Order: sequence, then structure tokens, then C-alpha cells
Amino acid sequence: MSENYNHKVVEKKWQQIWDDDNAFAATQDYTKPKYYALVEFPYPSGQGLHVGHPRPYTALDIVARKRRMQGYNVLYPMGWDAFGLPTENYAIKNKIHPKEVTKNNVARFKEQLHSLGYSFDWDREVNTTDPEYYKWTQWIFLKLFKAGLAYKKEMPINWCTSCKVGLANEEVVNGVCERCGSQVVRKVKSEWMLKITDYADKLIEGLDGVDYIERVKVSQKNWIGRSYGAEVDFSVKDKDDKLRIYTTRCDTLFGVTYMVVSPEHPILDKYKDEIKNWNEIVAYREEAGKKSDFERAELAKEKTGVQIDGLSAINPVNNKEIPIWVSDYVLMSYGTGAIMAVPAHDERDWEFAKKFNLPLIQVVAKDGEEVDIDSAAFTDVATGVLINSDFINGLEVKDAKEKMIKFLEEKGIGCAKTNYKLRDWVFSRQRYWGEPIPIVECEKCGFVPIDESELPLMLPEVDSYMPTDNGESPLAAMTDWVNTTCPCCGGPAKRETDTMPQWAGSSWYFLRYTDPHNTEALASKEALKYWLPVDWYNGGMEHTTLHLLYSRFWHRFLFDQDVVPTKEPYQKRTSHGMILGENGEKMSKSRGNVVNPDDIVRDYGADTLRTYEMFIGAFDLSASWSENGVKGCRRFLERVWKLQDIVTDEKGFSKDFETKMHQTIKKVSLDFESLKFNTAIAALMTIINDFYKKNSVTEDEFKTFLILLNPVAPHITEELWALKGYEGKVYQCTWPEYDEAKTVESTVEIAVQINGKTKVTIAIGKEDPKDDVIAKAKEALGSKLSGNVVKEIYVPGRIVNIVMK
RNA sequence: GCGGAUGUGGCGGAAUGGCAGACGCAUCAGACUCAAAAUCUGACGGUGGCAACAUCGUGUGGGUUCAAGUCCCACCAUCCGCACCA
Repeated sequence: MSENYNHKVVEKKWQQIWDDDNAFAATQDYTKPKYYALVEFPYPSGQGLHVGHPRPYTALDIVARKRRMQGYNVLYPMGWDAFGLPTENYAIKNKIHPKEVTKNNVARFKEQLHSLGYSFDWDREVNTTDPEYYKWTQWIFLKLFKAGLAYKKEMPINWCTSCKVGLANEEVVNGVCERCGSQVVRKVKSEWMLKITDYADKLIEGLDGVDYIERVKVSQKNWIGRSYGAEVDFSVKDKDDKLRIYTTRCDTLFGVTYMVVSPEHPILDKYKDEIKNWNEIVAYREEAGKKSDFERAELAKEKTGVQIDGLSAINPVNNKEIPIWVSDYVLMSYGTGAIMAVPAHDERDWEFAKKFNLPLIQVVAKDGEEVDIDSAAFTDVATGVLINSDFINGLEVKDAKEKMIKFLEEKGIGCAKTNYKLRDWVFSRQRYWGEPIPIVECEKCGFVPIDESELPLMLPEVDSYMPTDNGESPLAAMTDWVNTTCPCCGGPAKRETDTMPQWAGSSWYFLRYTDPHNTEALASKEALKYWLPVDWYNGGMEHTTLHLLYSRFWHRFLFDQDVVPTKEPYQKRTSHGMILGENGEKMSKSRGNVVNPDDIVRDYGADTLRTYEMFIGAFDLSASWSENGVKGCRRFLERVWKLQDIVTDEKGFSKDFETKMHQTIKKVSLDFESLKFNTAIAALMTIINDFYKKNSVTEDEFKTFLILLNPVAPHITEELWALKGYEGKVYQCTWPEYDEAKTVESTVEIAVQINGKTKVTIAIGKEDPKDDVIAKAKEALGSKLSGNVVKEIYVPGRIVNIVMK
């Protein structure tokens, strides 16, 4: 009889052996077929590993281990996204240098990951806070700057009152800080910006060539928010001036009954002396200015606005005079900050017009029939036909748009225009623990990049990391660091004191893994050419419009700069669901439902944790933790362990088991590829139950089983392999192939139905002719078969259905 | 409001249009044990029946089909994004 399964001894032993063997290092042999599997590197927080981390890590560990056994040179790396606020806050609170905090946290994380038996190539570990790493983050920034894609701009930013830091639009969720949940207010600051908007089209088009789950593609497209329309100039009456608007419905120009400008629109100040109700306008503007964009949207239920008394506009297509209003439903940050209002065919305009009693003119009719526009705006583009619109009358919306644009362009009063919801990326953070921005400001030369040879621009030691209320980075107090000379003219200059956001280091880390110790370049051309693109990248849905979009932007830029060989960084993107607490709620300290993976590894073992997290349910859906479920997986591994007692010396698969073995190999192989780990494990559970039923396992059946289970539970399978004295180690084995022909049973049990309802089952030969099967079925049905047979259906190897009246 | 996803036993979840509920958990019964735990064996959607069996059953209502959890139409509920984007 075998000894008991002692996971503590077994797991420690094999982790040591893999380390000693350097078993999972990617090789430099660029002639072998490669496979690059990637999971998002973690932020090494003080809390240590969360039970949610192992889900994606195990999933791709399974893929990586399987690919190695299939002969690929596999790169499955891990690193640390270690800059960031929590570390800095912890450092401030406990008066330890963030560097130290990071070091300790990384050590803890690494130990935890190690205890889970992942096949990461630790020789390629990267850390975004390492100067040898952020040297290249800064280098990329300089490239962006030199390409004109990084610029500094005075602008209202999202300011988190608690973190005391500016946030990117993507980091503001429901009007509060994505990280700490505190209120976000507007604050005008001079900020570094990255022109991600220049890449909007490329980021949309790049999605066509990659294999991302659909919802990621959809979200990114929506976030970029491209729309095709036209810009049209309306002249201001009695002024030599124009008011430019953006519209996606230039076909409705004849239906314009008024215009609306945003409260921040410059035309207001320009003509303030002629605006009779200036006081009223100023009051409205102040009221609107107090609200954040979010609040404006929140309070959108009721439209507000003020008519400008003293200014009016002329509709360029029919020269009609129309009033101009000010309202905060028009945003300065989108389009031109001014709109033409067509209340008959736009819901917002309709609402506004109803409230302020403005006229409606119907210019689009449903299939040519006028509709009732007093009860609702008519916005259906598909069935719309133009009316009351002069030269575009009778045209469908699509054609009317085209003709109108042509007209506008000929007359020089408008042109086709594409717009985006995407804003440029606010890249400055008023914090210490981030990459210094390698720019100096010279009184004479303006913003000047420091020389590449000066990189890395090291983060200096400071006395206090405390963020300041005045919105300046703690670095600003370091006068001897701040004051420098201009690389251009040699005169006095000041260093930029803001640092980069956390998203900087994570926007290119996957490139560094390909060649992490390179001191000449971010990675060698050969390494990049061989390893890129990442074949499979798994990460959280929450990064869809942040990290994933940012890194695609940087990568595409680096492609344009001829630094990287592919347009897109990731060939395939999948996403995992969250692991919730036992009560179905999100795990959190305050809810008291947090599970610590260390406890599970200690009590049940890493293999059990890995198996459980893969068995818990569909990979892309969230799943609730269940301690009983963990026990069930441990029980399964116990049964695997005891299998060694019934293994024989017999080679090959036993005759009656051949089909089952091939079916299982097929099922497991395919399921691992399509993230269906739960059904793969179920198949392994099923076959082990069958092993016990026949009460013996041949050597080859056992070996095959161990190899199939190995990616999920690597330690126990290696140990059993060694205990049996089989040659080599499991991770060095070749992944078993299945023979399609042998997955098919020669005799099958099929259902016999009458009118679609199963009555009996019969065993038939797979190749039996229809007549024989029907005859057999009728015989089995016996007396149940009474009445007129209308139709006899036989789907080979599947089902018999007798249709009766 | 727009977009996306989900809806199947007591629970987590399986099902290329072809025997709904694989696999696991929980529960119950039996074996082993002085006893318990562990382990092993068996039962396990509802209703009726001692039973063979019958009948209903995959969010709701229609439809297509010999056959629908699966396909089509219309709804409902929950979750997640986005949200005055002209």
C-alpha cells in the first residue's frame, strides 16, 4: 500500500527540483517554434497574493506547460508593476522608503507564487521601479516627445481630493477616484499629455487583425467612440464671424431652429459687450462650472439654458435667422462646443425645445409619411426620407447626407469630419513613487528633453513623500535636483517634477521580457522579432480601456518608430471572471469574506488550489468560493494518489479502454485550448472513476493520465511518476496525441423515440444499416408501437424517432 | 437610454438541434468502526404509483422542426460597461 499523500513534502520537493533543473526557462534558440503566454503582472501590494490571482496564472500555466510538452519554446514570464500610490501611502505612514516597501512586498509575492508551482521563467523577472527598467520607460517617453506626441497643456484635470493627484479620464469612475473612491473635482493644472487621439483610427483598425474576446473589442471601440459627420459654419448675424458646429446629421440642416453653445464657449466672452443679458449668462456659466462633467450628466434629467440676447445666427442652407442659446448639455470637450439644434430629429434638442417653447420643423419623414413629432423626436435613420429640404427632398438619410456634404464643401461652408470620444491621455502625476519625466524647462528654449545618455533619470531621495495640497509633486521641494542646466543652451533650467502614471511601466513590459538584461536597447531586434506578438494574453476586463488600450497605443507608436516588428502587441486576449466570497459578494476585508491562498496551500496543497480554481466554473464568469469545493478537489487528488496501488506493468491501453483513453486525450487537449478547464478536469475525474471500476490501470494508461493532469496539478503527477520509477520527468514528456478514429465507439447505445419522446434504448453497431436499426428499434418498442407509423427517422449513431398518428 | 453578458436540480455547473442535469458539492441510506472522522457502496429534479411506469420540467409567451436548453420573434429579471458625444 502507498503512503499517504503528503502535499507539503511533495510540493516543496518538486519546486526545488524544477528550480535546480531550471526547467521552465525560455531558450535563446530562435529556430524552435515559439509560444509567448502572458498574464498581467501584479501590483505587489502589502496584502500579498489574493485568491483571485491564481485563476489567470494557473490558466496560462496550464497552456504554457502543455505547449512545452508539445515541443514549443515557451516564454511564460512574471514581473512587478511596482510603482504606485498604495506603496507610497504605506511608506508615508510607516516612514519606510517606498523602495524598501516594494522590495519586501515583491519578496512576499514571489514566495507565494513559487509555492503555487508556476512555471514562470524567473530569469526574466522585471520590475518597473528598477532604474534599469524605467530607463527604457523614459526612453519611450522621449521618443513620444520628439515625435510631437507628448505635450504640456494647461487644462482642467480630474483631481482626486484624497490621493492629491490628477487622474486620467479612464481613472475616474462614476465621478469618483477609481482607486480610493474619493470625490474628484476639477482643477486647472499644467499637465503632460500624450496624444493617444492621433492613434484613434489605428487603434480601431488594429482590432480587426487580432483574436480578442468580442466584448473587449466592443468596449475599446465604444471608448474610442468614432463618429462620422460634418463641420458646418453658421455665420453670426451682423458680425464678420462664424460659429462652427459638428453634426452627424447634416441631412437635417433645413430643420435647424436654434443653436446651442457650451457655457465655456469663447464666443460668449468675445461679444460680452453686445450681449444684453450678460449677467444672466455669467450666472449660468458659474453654476455650470461648479459641476463636474459627471454631475452635469447626472443632473441631465431636466435641461437648463439661457438664450443669448443680442446675438443670433444664420442658417447657411436657407439664410434663416435663428436664436443662440447657452446650455450645459453641450460639452466644450467634444466637437466644437457648439451645436445646431434640430428638435424634430434629436431627442436632446427635442427635450430642450419643448421646455423653452422653441419651434420644430420636420425634415425627415418615415418612409415619406410625416410623423407626429409633437410627442417624440423622429430619429430613425433607416426609414427616414427627407422632406421640406429643398434640394435633398425625397432622398434617404444616407444619400441626403452625402449630397449635403458635397454641397457644403462646394460652397465652402462645411466639410466632412470624423470625431472621437477618446481624449488625450493625462500623463502627469503629482507623486513621488513614479518614473521621473525626463524633461527640463528652460526659460529660453522651453521644454527640452534630456539626452538619452543621461538615462535613467534617477528618482532622487527626498525627505518627505507627502503629497502637497498645492498640487505639486514632492520632488518640487528638492531644489538642488530641480535646478539644472539646459541640455540645449546650457543656461539655467528646471526639471519636471511630476512623475509618470502607473500605466507607463505596464505599457511595454511584455517587450522587456523578451530580452530583460539588455543594456543597449529595450530589447534586441532579434528577440523582439522572434517572440512578438504575444500569442496569448489574459487579464482583467477592468483594464480594457486602461492598460490594454494604453499599451496598444505605445506598441503601435513603437512600430511606427521601427522599434518593434509588429503593429499589434497581443494576438489573442482573454479575460477571467472574478472570484467572489463564499456569500457571493466581492471579497473584501470589511465584508470579512477574504480567503488567503497561503491557508489553502498549507491545508490542502497548491495542486488542490490550482485544480479547484480551474474547476470552479466557466473561466470568464465570476464564481463564488466554496471550501467544500476545495475539499472535493483534494478528494480527487487523493484518488489520483491511490491509483498507484492498482497500476500494472502492462504496456499499452487495455482493449476495452482504448476508446475511453483517446476520447479523454481529445477532450482534455481541446478543452485546455478553449479555457474550458472545468470540463477537462471533469473528464479526468470521470476516467479515474472508470479506472477504479475496472480496478486496474496499465502503465501506459497511468502515464497518459499523469501527463494530462500534469499542467493542472504538476507536483503530485511528478511525484507519482517518480514513485513508479518511470524514466525522466513528466514536464519533459511529449503531450499525448489522440487518434480520431479511435475516439469513436464501434457499438453505441441510442435512444428510440416515439414522436420525439424517448421510450427505450438499444445497442447498435455504428455502421449498421438504417433498416436493421429501425427493425431492432421496433422490436424493442414492442407493444408501445401501436397506431399508424407516419415516418421513421434514423440519425446514424444518434437516435431513432418513430412518428405516429 | 445605448451596448454586452447571464438565466438549467438544494448548490457550483455539463450538454456539435438528437436520451436534459456529465463532473463536483451538499443531503440521505448502507458497509467498515466500541464510536466518530476518513474511506468505500448506493440513492438523489417535481408530481402520481409498492413497482414496472406515467406525467410535467432548462426565466415568460409565441414560432420553426420528426426532435429545441440549443434556432427565430416578442417579453421579463439580474449583472457588467458606456452614458446629454450632437
